[in-house]
Amino acid sequence: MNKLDTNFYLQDTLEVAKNLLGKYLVREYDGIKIIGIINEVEAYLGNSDKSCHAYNGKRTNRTEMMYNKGGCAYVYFIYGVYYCLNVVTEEEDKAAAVLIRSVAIVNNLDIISNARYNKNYKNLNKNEIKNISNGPGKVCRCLNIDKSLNGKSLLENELYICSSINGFDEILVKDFNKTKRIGLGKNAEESKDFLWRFIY
DNA sequence: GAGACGATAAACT
DNA sequence: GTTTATCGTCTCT
Repeated sequence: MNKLDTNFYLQDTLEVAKNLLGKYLVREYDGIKIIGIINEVEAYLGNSDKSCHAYNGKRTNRTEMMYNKGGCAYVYFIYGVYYCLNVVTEEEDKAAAVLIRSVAIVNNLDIISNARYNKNYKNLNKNEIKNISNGPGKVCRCLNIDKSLNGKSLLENELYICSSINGFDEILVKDFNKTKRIGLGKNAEESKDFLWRFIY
């Protein structure tokens, strides 16, 4: 296993976002280890980005986590229904994070499909396979992520990210797409048009 | 395949 | 009282 270290998370947030593509997101709980390849992320920067929860140095109980030193998780609850997982980046007191929008689960598919659809993976229809973990709320449902992981260090062993892990080689990401971010409210204004969504 | 819309509660003002 | 970094289901083509 080749776990990403603190230096990785202290890089410029846009660099971290791009470099997270093709990495393995690993979640361990109850003796189960679930691995997913990160294939879609979005960057959020506190100082220049109106759609960031911590825009312009805004500090609240929720946003405080984004001011942490890079390398921990920021999990928030949204729309009364879903959790979203972010990776905190950059030095302490600089609010910035990368939202994990989508992963491709590569092991324990029956555990995931039972949790999501209450049936084994081989019984899923095409639509269910496509939709199993292709959104931020779904990633958290698949990986059993909730607010108890908010602030958790990604250098420990409940939730972490690797460039390679037993049986899964490092992935060289040669090319990726760049688009506008998804789902931003109207107060995001011009930051809506930033091309800070990266898809592998 | 694409657009509309309601669910639902924490965080914020 | 208002807002929300979403999702699944519904409708229509």
